[in-house]
Amino acid sequence: MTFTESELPKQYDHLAAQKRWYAFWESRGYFRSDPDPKRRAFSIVIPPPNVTGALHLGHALNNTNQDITIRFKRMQGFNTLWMPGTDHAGIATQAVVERRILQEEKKSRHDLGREALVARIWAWKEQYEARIISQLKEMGCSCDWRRTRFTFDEVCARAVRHTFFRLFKAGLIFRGLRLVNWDTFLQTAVSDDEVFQETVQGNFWHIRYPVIDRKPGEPEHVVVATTRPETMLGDTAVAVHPDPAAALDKAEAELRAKLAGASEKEKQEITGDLEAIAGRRETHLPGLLKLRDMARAGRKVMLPLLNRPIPLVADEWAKPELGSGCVKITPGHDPNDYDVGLRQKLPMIDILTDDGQLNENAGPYKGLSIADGRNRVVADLEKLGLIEQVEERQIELPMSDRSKTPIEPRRTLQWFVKMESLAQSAMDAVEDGRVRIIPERFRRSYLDWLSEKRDWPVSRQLWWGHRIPVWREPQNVPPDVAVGFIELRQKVEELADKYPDKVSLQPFESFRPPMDGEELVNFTLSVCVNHGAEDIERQLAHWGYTQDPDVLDTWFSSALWPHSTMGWPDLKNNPPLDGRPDPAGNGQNRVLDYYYPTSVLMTGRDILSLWVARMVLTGLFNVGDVPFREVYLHPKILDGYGETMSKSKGNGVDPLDIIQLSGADALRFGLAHLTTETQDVRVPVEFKCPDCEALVEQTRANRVLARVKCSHCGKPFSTQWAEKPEDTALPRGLVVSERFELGRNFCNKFWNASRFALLNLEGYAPAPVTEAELTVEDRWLLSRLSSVTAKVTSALEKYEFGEAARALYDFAWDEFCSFYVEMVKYRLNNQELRPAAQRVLAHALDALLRLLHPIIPFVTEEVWQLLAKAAPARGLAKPEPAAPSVMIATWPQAGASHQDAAIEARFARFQEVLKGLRDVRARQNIAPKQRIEFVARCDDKAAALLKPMEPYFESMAGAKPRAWGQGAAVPSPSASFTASGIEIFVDLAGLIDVSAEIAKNEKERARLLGLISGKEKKLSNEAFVSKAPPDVVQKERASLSTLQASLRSTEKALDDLRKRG
RNA sequence: GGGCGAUUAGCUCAGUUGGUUAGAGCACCUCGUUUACACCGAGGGGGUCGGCGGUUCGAGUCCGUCAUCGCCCA
Repeated sequence: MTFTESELPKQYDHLAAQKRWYAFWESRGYFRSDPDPKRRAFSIVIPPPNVTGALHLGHALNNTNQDITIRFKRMQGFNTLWMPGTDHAGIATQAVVERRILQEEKKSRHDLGREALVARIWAWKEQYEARIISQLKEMGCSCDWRRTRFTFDEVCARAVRHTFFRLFKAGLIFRGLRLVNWDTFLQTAVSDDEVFQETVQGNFWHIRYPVIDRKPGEPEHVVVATTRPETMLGDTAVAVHPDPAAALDKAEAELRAKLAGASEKEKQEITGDLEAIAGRRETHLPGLLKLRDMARAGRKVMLPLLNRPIPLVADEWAKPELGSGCVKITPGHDPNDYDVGLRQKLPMIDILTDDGQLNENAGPYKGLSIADGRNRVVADLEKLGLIEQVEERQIELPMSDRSKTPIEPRRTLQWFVKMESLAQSAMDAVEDGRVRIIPERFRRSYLDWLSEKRDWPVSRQLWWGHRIPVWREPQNVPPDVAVGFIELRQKVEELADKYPDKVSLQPFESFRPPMDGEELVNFTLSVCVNHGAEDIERQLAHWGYTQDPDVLDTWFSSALWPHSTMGWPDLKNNPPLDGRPDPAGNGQNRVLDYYYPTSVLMTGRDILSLWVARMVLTGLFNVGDVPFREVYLHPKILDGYGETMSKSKGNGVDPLDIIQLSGADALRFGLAHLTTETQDVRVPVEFKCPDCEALVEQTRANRVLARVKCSHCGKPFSTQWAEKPEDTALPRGLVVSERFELGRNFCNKFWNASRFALLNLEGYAPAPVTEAELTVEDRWLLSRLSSVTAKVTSALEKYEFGEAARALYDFAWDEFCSFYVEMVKYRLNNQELRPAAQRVLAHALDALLRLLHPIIPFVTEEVWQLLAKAAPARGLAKPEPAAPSVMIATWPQAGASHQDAAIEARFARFQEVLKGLRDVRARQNIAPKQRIEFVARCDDKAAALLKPMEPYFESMAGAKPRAWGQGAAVPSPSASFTASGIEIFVDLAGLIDVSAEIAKNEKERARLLGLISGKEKKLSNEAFVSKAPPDVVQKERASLSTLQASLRSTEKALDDLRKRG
């Protein structure tokens, strides 16, 4: 069949094509993958996006790279599985929903209750999961949607329960009191990575603590300083350095060492510090020595306001070079003081309630907020004359990323996973190469982080998450249970003996972490129950056992993702498909067997430790093998200010905006093009005003707004944050970025080249193309195609997406479109040559479609389907029917037989001469329709090579060759140039702009002289000639002589022109 | 404080193991709607490759150092 121009639009209609072909792929089941031992597997699990919110460009990059890889491997013949799903993102999602409910309904989670809140979060999850999946589909992601998992669904929940049980039974779970980052708004511990530091203006209060039973010569007070005076209510000591003189010596020595290598500017500052230390030896040292002795003697000071005697202790945390040299110790509310407290065996007092009020330990201040407590404490101290000084200074305040409220360090009971052996196993896997990290430099951060082997705090005081499956024994046996406390404990122990796979017991002491080797006397029995034992849970409840209210850190379930999604721990059945049992398992979990370990994990480097390392160690612990063979870490997308895109900052760009305006292919091509090895990528964006189409800059201020006023026409438009009816009623201002124009233009260019081919395949008949039928341009194109195929294949194997995109862009645009298509027009217009030209053109387009498909799947499918109508069977040596979809076509082979360096060199000469001719036309301002004639002076060999290209000089440069060879008569006047030793003279009789030619030749002469003198200097350098490799020297000599020849031609041309002028 | 990375044209970025005259897209200037494409074509201008020092016959590329920025970990 053939096409007419009106059937094929000049602009590629991306929205129609996307809809059509995604549905087509899905209906054909091309995304699905099932175990097949006869084929090689290639599998990827998606880094599950948080259901907190919609995807932004960072996710688009991550998923585009995965889809490119999956599509590439699928075409290479692998049985490819891309496992999709989302993450419940415990604290992040709960925080968002809670904040929303507070804003809209003025209710707290406690007003709603646990069940109601969780139900609300589920509703949120349903909404955003659907949105996320639809975003992925719009981008063209070829996931096996039947297998979509959620970290909080039944399949994953079972894996979580089972893992916790196994860890518990192995003694790798413990519970202990630790200092944590307490979020008083969300009332939970948050992890270090959920805390950011904010610099704020604050005060530094210097407070006097009276010395008890002061003896002659002793100070009346000890002065301590703090930015948080209310924490004094929890003070349990004041520390002084055990050897203040030595500490000063050390500080001084460090400063002197620094001074030696310091710049002038720094020197002044350091000298000042040194003088200060010298002064302190006079002013502070005697007093500190005295206090040190008092500390050793067990003396105490009186904590004001509460009138509690607290000890002076000697501890190195006190810095004699700073402040008074003494420091108050609040082990319950400061990380450093906590360490001092452990060292000095100090009591640890918690003065806060869960929601950030002062508790009964604060005595008369009980019930006050932290801020009110601070004011009252300061006022009361002032009344007592105990404030020595108040300094204003900038302080670093830890803030919760989730609630944006200040973090209070606080000692609470938390669950932990012991990391020693688990971390080691994950280190080994990378060190011995079972897991390869790409780029390799990230190995080190992975290994460094794991080598600390810090225990993993896994509990969170939240409601949205996997509940910790541990039941704690009651203080008293419930009245309706007819046994005593001891008997009850025995019954539980019997239960554990009877069901070792369901029940595991650990004695935990509730108030502090057990010391090594310590025998627990007063312990509370904790019972861990595996999944699928609801009857046992009921029994425990009947006995008065209560389940721990905490939930697990969201990373605990994410850590299991590569095996939980495949149905582990069920080794007897395949995981369900579309929520229904998959009968194909046949008594065995073939999915896990076949696809695990997965082939590669693609993610961002920021979660290398939080997520990647933990997946490795849980995979080894649960399944006995690593979760993936390779980890590819891609760059991050930054906004125009260099900030990472994030949901919380509001600078995330919805990929659907880009898709709407430019298409999914443009988005994908743009992102692939940006994906280079080393750099993060800036994507400055603008709003496009829906009324006047003006571009409105996106700023830090307006990027979080629900409505923005156009800076051009003044009319308001809505943004992705619009939710209120009055905002959503406004037209939506899409976010656009120049960065994606490259991809949009490329897709359109490619569409039009395809359009040209389709319009010119009328009468196409498949048949083998003989060697003799191949023209210079055919052989050149096939040679280039072969090289590009090799390059793209190798780039994609190495996850070099930018490299692959660039190679294809250059080939498709500069070689296929700009040269091949232009040249093939000549033969398409010649009845005799047309059939072979059509066959080569169809073949080349076919190969290009395949190579481009992983990156731009929609436009390639659109063209593939059209091409199937015009040329259903294609191929050079042996035409064959095309695959029903490019998605399942085979990946092109880089046929070495087509690679032909000689033909490429010959073609390069043609291109050079053509460019020179076009240059003359432009310089002489020759009208497009006016032909020019030229003479080429060159040896016979060059003449023989270029003569067959005559029609192309005519069609592509409007230039007609008059003669080729050494003896060709040179026209005068002429515009001349030299191209690879060939001298070209364009006859300019009657139309010459002599001054333009003189200027051009003078410029050329100066350029050549510069180059020549450089080369001469290089070649006259004895060291270069003797030490550089001979081939380099030879190349330089050849280059010099070419340049000299060009100079001679240029000078001669100048002479002639001057004579005429 | 420790680690990693970046600094190349006005902007956003390439530049494989050191080797001819450092590239691309966008923006800019000139010309042009010739039946694939103005989301286009032809031509052009624009860079002492962050500074300094070193290794080398030769450095954008390797080493040291300083400056600025970013990320990770304390």
